[in-house]
Amino acid sequence: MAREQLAVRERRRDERERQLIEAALSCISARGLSDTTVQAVAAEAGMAVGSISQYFENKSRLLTAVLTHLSQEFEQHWRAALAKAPADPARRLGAFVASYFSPALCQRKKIAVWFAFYGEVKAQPQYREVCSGYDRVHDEILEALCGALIADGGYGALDARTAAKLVASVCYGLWLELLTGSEGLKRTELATLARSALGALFPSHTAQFAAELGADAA
Amino acid sequence: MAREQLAVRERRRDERERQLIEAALSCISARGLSDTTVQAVAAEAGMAVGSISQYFENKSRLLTAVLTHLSQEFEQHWRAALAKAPADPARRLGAFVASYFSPALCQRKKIAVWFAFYGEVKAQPQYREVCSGYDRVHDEILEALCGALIADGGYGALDARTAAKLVASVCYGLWLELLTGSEGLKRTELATLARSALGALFPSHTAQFAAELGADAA
Amino acid sequence: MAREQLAVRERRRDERERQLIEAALSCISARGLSDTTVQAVAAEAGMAVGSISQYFENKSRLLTAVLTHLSQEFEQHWRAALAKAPADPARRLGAFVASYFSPALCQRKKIAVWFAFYGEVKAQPQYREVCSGYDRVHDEILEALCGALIADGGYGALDARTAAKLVASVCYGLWLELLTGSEGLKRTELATLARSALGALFPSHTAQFAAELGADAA
Amino acid sequence: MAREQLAVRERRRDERERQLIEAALSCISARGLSDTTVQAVAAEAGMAVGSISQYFENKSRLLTAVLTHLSQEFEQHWRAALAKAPADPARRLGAFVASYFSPALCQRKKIAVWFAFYGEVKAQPQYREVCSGYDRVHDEILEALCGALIADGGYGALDARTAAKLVASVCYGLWLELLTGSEGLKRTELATLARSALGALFPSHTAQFAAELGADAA
DNA sequence: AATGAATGAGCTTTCATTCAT
DNA sequence: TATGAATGAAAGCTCATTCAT
Repeated sequence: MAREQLAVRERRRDERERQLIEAALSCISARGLSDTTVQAVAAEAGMAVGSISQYFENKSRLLTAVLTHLSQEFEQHWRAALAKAPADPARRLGAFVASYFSPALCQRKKIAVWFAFYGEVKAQPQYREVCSGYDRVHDEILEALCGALIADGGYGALDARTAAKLVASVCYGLWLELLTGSEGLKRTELATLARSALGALFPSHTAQFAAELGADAA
Repeated sequence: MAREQLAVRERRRDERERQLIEAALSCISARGLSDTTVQAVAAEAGMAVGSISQYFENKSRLLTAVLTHLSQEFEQHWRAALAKAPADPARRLGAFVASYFSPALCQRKKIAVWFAFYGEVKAQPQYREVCSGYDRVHDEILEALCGALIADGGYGALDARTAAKLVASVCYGLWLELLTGSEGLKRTELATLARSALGALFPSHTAQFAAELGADAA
Repeated sequence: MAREQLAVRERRRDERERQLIEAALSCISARGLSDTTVQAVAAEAGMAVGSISQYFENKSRLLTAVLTHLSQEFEQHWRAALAKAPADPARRLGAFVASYFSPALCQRKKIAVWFAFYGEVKAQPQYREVCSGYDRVHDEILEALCGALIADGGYGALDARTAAKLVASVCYGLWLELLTGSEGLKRTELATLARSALGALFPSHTAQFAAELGADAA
Repeated sequence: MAREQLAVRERRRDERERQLIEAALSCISARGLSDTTVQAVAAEAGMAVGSISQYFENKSRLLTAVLTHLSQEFEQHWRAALAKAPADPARRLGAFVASYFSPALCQRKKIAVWFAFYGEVKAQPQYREVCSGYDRVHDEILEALCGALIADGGYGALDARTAAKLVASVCYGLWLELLTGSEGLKRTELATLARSALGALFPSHTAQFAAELGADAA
């Protein structure tokens, strides 16, 4: 019974932590990092200000938790995408890139928060620390996928590392387009652009990318 | 004589405005937008806090001026690059892209400030307003350059708008790499990556890109 | 049987109240009154914060209880000392004064708490109320003892009230020495100093004071 | 002229610092250290809260400045008393002790503040640091005075250090009396008690003490 | 009876703005 | 013009109290 109660408490705790993180995410997206106050986050979460210190010790740790949350969510998405993808390396790369533009991740709200943190990465080393772990795995997987394609097709000049950097750069650049672009490109249009980029890098695999990144997919 | 004096005054005024903008740039880069205070900027500039309201009315306008300064500087760079470039459209595109990675612009300090503003773009519409004008011209020129190449070479599937978006995205993505990347890529390595991207999009013009974006160039 | 149970409950209640008072005493001594929080006291006592309101209604009453506890303990000590002392008035005065410097009372930790309350006495009338009852008895007894000595020996000029005030003052002053003194005087050295003070006031009874306040005593 | 202006500013600064210290003194005395808020101090001083950080960096340093102020004031008083006192060592000791009970120092308000700090001395080492320097000089002077008297008169048993400790203790004890005593002893009565204490310690010099500590003196 | 999560008033501190010099 | 002392609103954080379990 005591054990039962502890489990209930832990669940409740997790639930409230998640609520605060969601609320912080909304605030950062709506007002920017500079104008995100604990008062505003608490109000958004429907909780008292004191709860933030209770769950995250202080505001700084809450923000770091938000970034961690984003990073984890992203990793879960591309891992799930790879798990579902067929063995064909081009399809796998397409699926990996498609996860950038999945409905759950590729929202103006979330992208705004990503870039809010990027904007402070140089000044706040703790943000970089959070990202670096997730980035390492992400980069390794992406490079392996590119390597497989290069081995597969006949892309003499291109090395895996270069290709991986370019794929990642184009994806982040397209995310930024969602924020700053005046044309109001939609998520699916970004995915199509990403498909074109992959097609340019790996022309012989164009068809497979379309399967994962087509207008009909995602 | 009175006119002479007025000119001296104006020059002095411009000089001090520039000092404040430079100081703000340093502060934003070092501490992030949230921790950039008017006292810190004034100290960095070696001026009094009151000067900020004197020259920019308030803090918000100073920050907007910083973003305007960055945007103008960027535009001046790619305009100058195009002015110096030969008529060949591939060389011109190479020169345009190379200006992203010129020593004056592609510094971690400046890139950090760009992304600090990008992080607030969604929340602060005035930042977007500043950028949008500069972006329009930038995008038009880039699209025209890509269009010229497409007309020139035989890139059947690729349309100019898509190509332009991809080129811009990859450039911004590579800038971000400078901020978040753990590998510490140098400016010249980024330029080489950008050249590979151009080469992938416009394979028949690879040689011309090398002339502008080669390890020896820039 | 029901009565038996009630007694058990009461004992348990007293035990827990005492634990909280001890914990508060430790906290006040270690952090000062201003930094003594209910959470810190509860943690020190190994109990829940709620227990404090359960046993003492609120924090203020707990602190008052701490002061009452100190006052009672002090009174018990000098009463016990007098009970054990011989009939000779000088020996009795010596025993009374010696109780100030008994091992149980004359600890830096406890003295710190006494003075923490003295420091708030002017601002918090309830502290004064607690002390005043105990002080009255204490002062009366001390004055009676001094009066007996004066009647006994030939101290023409000295009146009992003056002598009593001086004895008490020197004792409190020596307690303070324990807190602020840089020389780190020990309890027994303070007792010796107190003996000298008594000797100066009542020179003909010096020998009797030594019996109660000697280096070998206490 | 610039030098003139700087001097004016410095004077103004000193004046405002003093005002804040006075205000803090009043607050501590009226509400105790725990209830002394920066808001209250600023209001008492008729200034804005921000001024406290401007002049003292933070609340803690303001409080330390208050203690330093008290210590300095005390030292100035006894130094002035000695400067005015005749060469006779007994008169000098009398004058020294009398300064404890001078109208400027021996006010319930100030004594309350002294003991407020004594109550935190164990918990806040910085308070002890402030006192220790002033105490050392104070103790040395007092011991020298007592030594001179002992050398002068025939007080075989008494050593200077013991006498000095007892004199200081009785003075602090009498100060405390002003705070906790229910009889409402006046400053002059305390001085008379102190005279009796000196008389008991140094009976042959009784007359000289009366000259400095008499009901008519001070 | 005992717990400790939740609360929010109130604290200290920061900092954009003002304005007398 | 240029200064920076002064301001006080608003921020983050603490912690006495409450109350559902």
